[in-house]
Amino acid sequence: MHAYTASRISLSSHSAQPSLPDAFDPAPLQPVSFFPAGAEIYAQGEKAGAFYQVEFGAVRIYRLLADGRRQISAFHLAGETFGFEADTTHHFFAEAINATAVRVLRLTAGADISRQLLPLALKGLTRAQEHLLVLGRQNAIERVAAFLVDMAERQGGLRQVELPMSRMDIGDYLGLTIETVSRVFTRLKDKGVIRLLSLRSIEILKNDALHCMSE
Amino acid sequence: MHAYTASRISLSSHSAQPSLPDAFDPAPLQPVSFFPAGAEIYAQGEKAGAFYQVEFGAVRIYRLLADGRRQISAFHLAGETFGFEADTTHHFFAEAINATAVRVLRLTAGADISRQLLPLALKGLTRAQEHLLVLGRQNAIERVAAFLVDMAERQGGLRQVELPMSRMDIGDYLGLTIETVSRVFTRLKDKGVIRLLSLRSIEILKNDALHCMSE
DNA sequence: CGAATAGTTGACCGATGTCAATGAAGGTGG
DNA sequence: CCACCTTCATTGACATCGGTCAACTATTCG
Repeated sequence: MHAYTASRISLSSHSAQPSLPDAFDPAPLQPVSFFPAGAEIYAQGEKAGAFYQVEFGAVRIYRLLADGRRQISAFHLAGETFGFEADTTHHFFAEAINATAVRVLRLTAGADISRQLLPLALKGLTRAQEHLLVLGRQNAIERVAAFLVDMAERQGGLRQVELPMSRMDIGDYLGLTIETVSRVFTRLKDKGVIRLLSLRSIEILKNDALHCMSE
Repeated sequence: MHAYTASRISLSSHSAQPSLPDAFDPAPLQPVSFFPAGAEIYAQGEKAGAFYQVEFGAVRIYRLLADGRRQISAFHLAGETFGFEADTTHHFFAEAINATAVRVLRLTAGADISRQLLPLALKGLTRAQEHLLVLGRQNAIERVAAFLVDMAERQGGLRQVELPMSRMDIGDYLGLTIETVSRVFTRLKDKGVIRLLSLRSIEILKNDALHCMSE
């Protein structure tokens, strides 16, 4: 149980959009906003009216309990899209993990918006439901292994995987504490499954073993 | 860790759809299939090509780990819709909990399908993400309380709540064992928060307390 | 009425959380 | 460029919540 002070740095590089034409343009001519590490992209309760595509950097989507407990429901890396909501209100917080640029895609009442958004929403739904299995039924090692496998896949399946987020972020994503995350990393390291190149960069030495552990 | 044998009863009341017109009709003129308790509606890996609306009864959506651990990602009650997927394959199992009827709505390439499906997908996404918070960061009492609050709301906010599913289903939905679910029910009963009318029917005596416990 | 299934309760154990100390890394200013 | 300080990560000792195993009870269905 740890508390957070939502650092609303919220760099006003929002400046980039001075009331745009209200049409959705598939070409990348939409405004790009920059956010420094820790900056809030949107907050729970805010009016939603756009969705976002990560240009570079990484984003965490999360929710807080009254006492400060945090659950990160998703990380979004370069190229991924987030921010669409069931109604006109954001139900989650979105923060830049590192220096991040997001392309802001304004929603219009346009008919074909849904055709573009639906596959993204369904993808997100499947991901969230798969994450439920991890949180509901897997132990600490399985969770971390599943996380690493996922991160590796999303980075092209290379041996070396970059982890843009802190141990605390990983813990809050996996429903674990930082200490447990750290201990599992150490165990995986001792077993020769991974190697820590730096705090935020690992190398997968035994891919099969890792997949096996993630069930 | 408990194992399951997927009872593929799969009543062939599928019979109700003898190759229909390939257009989506919002009026309830679609075929209805009946499933007895425990029958499979679809399985993980099956070809997906329809979505389903519960006419009566209740449905569980779940996934299994290799060793039989099960995570129920959602329950669907009368009036609710389920079964849409990100691609053409089902990623989850769907089973009737009780005797259940579902209206089968065939997907077409139609343009406005997405406009109808998008809000449902987004609703499901929000629900799944909220459930992630429960599984990742709440303890047993909070989970059960949140579950009861949710069930109550979905049944019109009445004092009396019907639980169509077994304790094991509840456990597999909340990431708990049946024993823990049972113990929490007993604690809530002893505190005077709820009253057990029967095994599958509870009365909420202290609504505020229950909401408070669910955080 | 009896058997099978589902739920409850208790005793005990273990995985993970908590608290605390130590160690490593990165940023800032001298 | 280095030293310091702050933040982040690791490690250990211990506590605790929830899981496991087992016995008992209640309910349902034939």
